[in-house]
Amino acid sequence: MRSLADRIESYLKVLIERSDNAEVEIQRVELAETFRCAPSQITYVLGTRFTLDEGFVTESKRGGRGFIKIRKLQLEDKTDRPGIAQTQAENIINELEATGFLTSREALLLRAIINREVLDLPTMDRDYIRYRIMKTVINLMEG
Amino acid sequence: MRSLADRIESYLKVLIERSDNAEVEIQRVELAETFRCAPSQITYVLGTRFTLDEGFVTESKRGGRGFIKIRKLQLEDKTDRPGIAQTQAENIINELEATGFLTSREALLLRAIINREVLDLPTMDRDYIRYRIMKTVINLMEG
DNA sequence: CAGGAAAGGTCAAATAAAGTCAAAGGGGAA
DNA sequence: TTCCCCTTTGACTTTATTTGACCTTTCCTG
Repeated sequence: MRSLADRIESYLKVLIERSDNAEVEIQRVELAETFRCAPSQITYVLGTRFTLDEGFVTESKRGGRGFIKIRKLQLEDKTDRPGIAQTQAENIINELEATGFLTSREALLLRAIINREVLDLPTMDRDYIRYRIMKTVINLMEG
Repeated sequence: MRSLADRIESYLKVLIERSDNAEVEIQRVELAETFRCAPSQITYVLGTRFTLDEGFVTESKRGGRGFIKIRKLQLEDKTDRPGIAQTQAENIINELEATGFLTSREALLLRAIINREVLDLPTMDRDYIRYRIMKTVINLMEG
């Protein structure tokens, strides 16, 4: 059985889905009454399910005519993304291995991961994800 | 003589077989009561019989209204590709690290790579690629 | 302007699950 | 029989949910 928090979450997501501006505005007490729960339950749902990490931004105001507004962030447009081909990535890995930043086992692991068979996506997306992975690896080496 | 673990295993597999989406959701305590055993026995069965290696992915939530969901991966079906959420992948990596298959540095590297920020794709694709990566890693460990 | 009413916010306690881990138990192969 | 590996258990840990008492902010009215 789904929890109350789960049900409130879906309810709100449906409202956002149906809206034409990807946002919804509610009254905390009202929603709490609808679901027969404590108002702080709504706050809890917001804090656990509608975080920035999940792609949501919330805004609220206390006092008379107070409200809670939840907005779903639209994914940024990815028309002009960076990318790395498999061979390029392999070169980078070889370099990192040669300079001792990666052990041979780590290099082996990475070469396997950035393979085009593994990153089974359309070429554009594949190169983009490969770029993201390599960027992450390099960042780790530096940090 | 079939062991308790064996019987729990078949029971779950029958449930999965009968379901139309190749998955089953249970409550650990409930199932333990059905079989009159310790709840951790269920965890044991999951850990030994429903591994990624066997083609299963499990997902769970603690706390109120917690659950355990077991899904059988269908590798051939394109419309319903297998996927692994970040938390699940992290669990696998932790496991591989704990059992000495991965060094802590390798685990660190992998955890960074399978992060949702890095695999910047729609959730479906992201989970799919994460699955492909984890599959590759596990194959490497076995080979 | 003061004060009350009408919001939402915070936090910790109570409760409900699942996870971990080490130790004990048991059964089959050598 | 003995040993090893797989099972089984239970005490302890971690995480998630739900509620309620109390706090803060904002608006409105006299």
